[in-house]
Amino acid sequence: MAVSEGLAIGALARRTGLAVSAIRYYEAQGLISPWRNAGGQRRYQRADIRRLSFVMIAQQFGLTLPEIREVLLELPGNRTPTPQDWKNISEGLRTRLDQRIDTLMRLRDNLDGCIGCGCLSLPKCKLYNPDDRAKSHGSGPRYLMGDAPEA
Amino acid sequence: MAVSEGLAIGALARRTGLAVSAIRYYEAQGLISPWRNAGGQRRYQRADIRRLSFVMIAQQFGLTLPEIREVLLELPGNRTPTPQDWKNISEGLRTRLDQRIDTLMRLRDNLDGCIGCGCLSLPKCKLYNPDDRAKSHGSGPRYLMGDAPEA
DNA sequence: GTAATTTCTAAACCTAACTTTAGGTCAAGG
DNA sequence: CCTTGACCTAAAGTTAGGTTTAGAAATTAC
Repeated sequence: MAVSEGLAIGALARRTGLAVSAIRYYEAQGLISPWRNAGGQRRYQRADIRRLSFVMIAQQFGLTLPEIREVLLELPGNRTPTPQDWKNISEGLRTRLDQRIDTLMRLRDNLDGCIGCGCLSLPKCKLYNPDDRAKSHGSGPRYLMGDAPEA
Repeated sequence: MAVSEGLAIGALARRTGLAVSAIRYYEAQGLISPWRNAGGQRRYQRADIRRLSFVMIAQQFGLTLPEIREVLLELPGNRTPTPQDWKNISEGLRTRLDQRIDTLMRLRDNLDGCIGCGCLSLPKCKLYNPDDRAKSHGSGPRYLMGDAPEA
């Protein structure tokens, strides 16, 4: 029961507030990589608490799991991330968040214009932008402009 | 080919940029109610172009289809909506949009605080807020957060 | 040395918002 | 009249982000 044996998945779940199933799912998505003990059970470092916290925060900002995976690649792979490492990738998040806010504010301005003209339906209305909408491909839910509801 | 016969679904699809299958889906969700011609095919009014445009705009703002259905109930059922009717419900949208922007800006401020302290993982960090996260996707009961001692 | 937890994997299920498919019917042009 | 294209319904498939289930193995607690 030495310290070096790491956290079991249930302990990590309690420390982060995530469900055990969610943590395993994140592993399948490449967001976290525990090692296995002799019995084949997952073992985590304490630094993984911070990693999962980052995942949860980034989700609140509307990032998808693949996007979060990309961001996490900026962390050093050869050592435990320092507070400065986390600070660096957090600044990347802040940039994305700023962009999202800008987008919404532009949308709001366009809506104001449309309230003024009462159109709401014509191709000339900036809110009705088929080019933006045409981008989505394939099936499945699409949140246009990368916006999940309830962000 | 009299004007009174209305638009076929394909014509409405071309006018709105939506897929035919999406329009039928919206009907199943109660967002639009065409009538049927003698052969059982759907026929739409020109006012329905505007209605679907509104749906698309509201989706960009992050409303779910049930939410949009609720909003559309504010339109008069007994007559074709006027530009003023549309203007009224658009103002409701603008309110929701303002709220979303506020939420994101608060989130950004919290992130700024966290960048300053470099924490990112502690229960005391405002970004790590299980209450906000409680409303996620998926089925079944959500894992409720227990105590996260120290960190 | 048991009993009770925890964990394991794989696969099925869930919601939202659609699309695709399959097998027919309707409508318009020549 | 016949063909082609648009339309119909119902059901299954898709994506994202997980949860649930089931049976088995590992750990922990007593």
